[in-house]
Amino acid sequence: MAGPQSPSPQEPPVVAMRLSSLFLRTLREDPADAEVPSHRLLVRAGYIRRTSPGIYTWLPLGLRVLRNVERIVREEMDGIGAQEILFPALLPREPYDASGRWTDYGDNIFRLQDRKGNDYLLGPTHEEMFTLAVKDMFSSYKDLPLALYQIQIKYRDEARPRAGILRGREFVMKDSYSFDIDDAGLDVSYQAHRDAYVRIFDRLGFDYVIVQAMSGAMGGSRSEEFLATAVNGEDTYVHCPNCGYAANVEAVQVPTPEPIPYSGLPAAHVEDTPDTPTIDTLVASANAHHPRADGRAWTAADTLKNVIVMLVHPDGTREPLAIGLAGDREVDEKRLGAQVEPARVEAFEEKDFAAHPSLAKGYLGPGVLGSERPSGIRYLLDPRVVPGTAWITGADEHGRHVFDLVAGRDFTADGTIEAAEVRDGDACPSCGSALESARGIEMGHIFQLGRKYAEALGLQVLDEQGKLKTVTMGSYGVGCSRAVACIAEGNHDESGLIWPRNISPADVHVVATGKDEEVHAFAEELTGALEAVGVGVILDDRRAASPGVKFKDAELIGVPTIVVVGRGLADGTIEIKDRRSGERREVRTDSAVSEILAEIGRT
RNA sequence: CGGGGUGUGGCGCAGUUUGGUAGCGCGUCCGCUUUGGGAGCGGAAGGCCGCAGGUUCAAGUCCUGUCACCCCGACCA
Repeated sequence: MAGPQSPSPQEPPVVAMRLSSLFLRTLREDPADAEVPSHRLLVRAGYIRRTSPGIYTWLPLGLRVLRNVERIVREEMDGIGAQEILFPALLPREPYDASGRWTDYGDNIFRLQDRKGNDYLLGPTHEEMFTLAVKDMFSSYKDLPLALYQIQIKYRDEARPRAGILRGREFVMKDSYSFDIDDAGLDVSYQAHRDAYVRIFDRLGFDYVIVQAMSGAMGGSRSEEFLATAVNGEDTYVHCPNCGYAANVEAVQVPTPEPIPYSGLPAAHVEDTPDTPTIDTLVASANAHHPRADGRAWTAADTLKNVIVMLVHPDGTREPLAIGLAGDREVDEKRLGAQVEPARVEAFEEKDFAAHPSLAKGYLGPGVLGSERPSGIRYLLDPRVVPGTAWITGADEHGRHVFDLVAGRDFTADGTIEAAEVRDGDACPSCGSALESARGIEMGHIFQLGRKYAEALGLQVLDEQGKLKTVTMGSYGVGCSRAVACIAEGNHDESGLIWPRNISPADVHVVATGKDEEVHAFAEELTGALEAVGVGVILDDRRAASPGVKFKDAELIGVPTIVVVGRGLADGTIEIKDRRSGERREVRTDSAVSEILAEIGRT
């Protein structure tokens, strides 16, 4: 699937695909298991076939498209001096043990054993292998900087694969890694990759946005994602229309307000608030029985909600964690999960409350929360809960709350955490304007990995002073098979696919209608002439198929230019049709080749 | 992992309520006709009705168990 079999860019495919013999069967009806347009159409048009859940076979047309995506990626990687190699997909356990990912990846990794009972895995990404390969061969600062990449089939045992090849358990991904002696070098390597990615995604032809991201299970610092904008995307990101800031919702940093002086703030006081275990009941009770002095009504934003979750660390240990945030916001599980990775978040259950008698469910407060407090539970605050802010919060007794409890003065926590939901209208951390949210599909991810793997696997080189120095790495991925689905998502209509020219399985789809020998003879002649100048052709040379069938198939398959050889031939004309706009024009047969070349943007 | 749904020729589906010779459309094959928008007529091939038990003279249909798959959510690139 990867590199070696791919056509080189110097030799574009010039042998026409004839529908009379192409390994293709289009379907008139949508497959029952396909929901999203890309999945439906790629199966219907005969590009892919499902083999197993989340695992697909690439048929001739689909493979052409995938190869075209790979070609673009390859050209841009080569363009920044990255060198292509290819690791096995089947990998031994040891390197992943050394990095900790054998356990950190959990059930998402495909594991298997050989006949001797040795553990193996199907590679989800190859950080370890790249690191070890460099360690194996290079040992001097003079060998750096270095960038290596592969285009490889990856495996992740997704809990729920979906949407065809948009999110499968087996997928084709380009992953590359940079190796530098110092942080300055890493910055240069990172920027080179970033520039290459901009070129890749421009050439792939879909709308995308670059957002700040979390570095995820792989560790690291600077991190950006390339998201294809799509209303049905899986990832939520926010962007600022004023300054251009954009970030994955998991990575949004809430701007921290200035602390407020304590002077003049009333003292904290505990009040009876019976039957107020929820924020709504608390606000209602507070307004009814303990109205504010200034006449404004209490709102949920005046309350400090304390949520407890159970963290499950990779080694199985369970740790409760309390999060304090304004009562008008929910904890965003994705944001929380990203913060506590690689730990997993589970619910804090009744039995857990039973194990912590100091906790009064529904009336939790900072009086007992915190490592140094009676519960001993680590307590982290939303960054907006700055010193000087006053809150209504639980008094740690059933039916009682404390009012005017001031952060910093009356309570402290173990730190802050970015776990509160991000809402449209929240302040941009860069300029303070209102943020807007949108959806996208992650197509690429670049980040500064740092020394995590180099340290774990002992990748060091000698520096100018002859001293061993740990190498710093960058990691960069592009989902090639996902890109195929993503491009299909953005380029189709009711009739079928509409490929951008540079990734279409062919340049031209020639339809020969009818059974008239002259029509077929001319279609063959035209196809030969196009092949000769390097134009990729799909030729519908089926004698028995009716014109309607051929037109429908051409539209379904989605080659951007359709050439019809048929009834006009008697008058010396053929028809050139633009798949996307539907515009058609007749041209003289004697200028057919030059007209088609002009149509497809070649001269 | 929670919720919902579905397993019947290559694809899409009916049949299950009320047990009685396994059907329809598309696709495929043969013949004739047809050829500018998924053609017509005639003929044909192709199914352990997911799997395993059970009830019954008889099970696609009823009972028990089990497996698989799809969708929503959780999770994840």
